Amino acid sequence: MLRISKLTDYGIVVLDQLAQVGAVKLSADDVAQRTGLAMPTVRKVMKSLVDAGLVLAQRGAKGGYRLAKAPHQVRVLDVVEAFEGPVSLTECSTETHRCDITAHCSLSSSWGGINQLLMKVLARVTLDDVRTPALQDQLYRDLVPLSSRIQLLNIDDE
Amino acid sequence: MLRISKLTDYGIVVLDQLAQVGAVKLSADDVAQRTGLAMPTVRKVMKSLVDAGLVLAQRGAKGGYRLAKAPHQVRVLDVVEAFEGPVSLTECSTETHRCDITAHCSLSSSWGGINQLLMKVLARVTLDDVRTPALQDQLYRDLVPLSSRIQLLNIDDE
DNA sequence: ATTAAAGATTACCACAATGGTATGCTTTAT
DNA sequence: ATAAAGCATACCATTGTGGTAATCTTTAAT
Ligand code: SF4
Ligand code: SF4
Repeated sequence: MLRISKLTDYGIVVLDQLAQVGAVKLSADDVAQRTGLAMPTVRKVMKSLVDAGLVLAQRGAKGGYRLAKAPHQVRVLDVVEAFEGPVSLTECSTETHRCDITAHCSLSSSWGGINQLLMKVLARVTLDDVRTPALQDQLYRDLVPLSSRIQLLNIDDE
Repeated sequence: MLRISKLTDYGIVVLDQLAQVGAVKLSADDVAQRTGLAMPTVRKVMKSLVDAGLVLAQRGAKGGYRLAKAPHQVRVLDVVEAFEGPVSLTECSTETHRCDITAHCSLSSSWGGINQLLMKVLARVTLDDVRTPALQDQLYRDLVPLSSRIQLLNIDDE
């Protein structure tokens, strides 16, 4: 399938909701209502988002959550990494470049490149892009300036 | 993690080996030797590759496997789909656009676009690109002509 | 025709990751 | 003081993955 985890998906959904209300804070309960997710699940999602620095939490009565950055600054890559850790397509494309058959395999270095490529693409897509379908069509043709804009994003590779 | 399955990875490794020997046929046993994989695992891998039309099998004595296409014609996307089925980042980005909370979520259409984007990237990368690290560096800068070349690839979206 | 080398098919099982749930603790506005 | 909220931990069922085994079918060589 090559699928992102459900929690990652939920993470984006929640961020979308937070983006909708702008500066207004949403309680975990609000989020649950708006998304149709169960409370315990919402808690789990919020924790990951807070840990990753994508949303800010205010505790106590009248507390709640709000976005930590503007929607166009939230990269899909960040969300994925928040829930699933560093992107690594293969076992060897992580820090420790090893797997069971590394000895017989000469491709480990190659995957590194493809891994980077994928990360650059995911870094290019922001919460804004996900939220407004209008930007979707753009994205295809927008692949042309991708290479130049990507330099500016300065991916932190691990 | 966002990881391809081990079997997919093994699939690429096997294809790499087949590419190395060119027109010569390799038996399942040969493949096992060269890759360090166990025979039963090799069988499973070969079956998927044959079913997907990526390698040709000749049965009986003196039989074996060989590539069905030239290395530069084998797209990584094909291999991934051979082992994991259609790429669908989220539950809703498949044919039946539904998930548990689809009712409360307005992002299903958006993911479709990102899904396409990812598929286009994976379709751009061929077995040749994976095999020769020299082409790796190219790939980054090569993102510029990507948009034009991608039109030619004519992705079959399901 | 026989034989043996090879691939094809089917079924099974152990393990790990996912994701969903429950319980109790801590902070803070009122 | 109190209640509203977020925080932390632990648990468990389900699923997908990946590894293994045993058996059947095809075909070149003799
Ligand atoms: S070393 Fe080869 S087989 Fe092992 S994870 Fe990397 S690419 Fe896959
Ligand atoms: S409908 Fe929304 S929540 Fe459901 S899979 Fe699609 S994006 Fe995710």
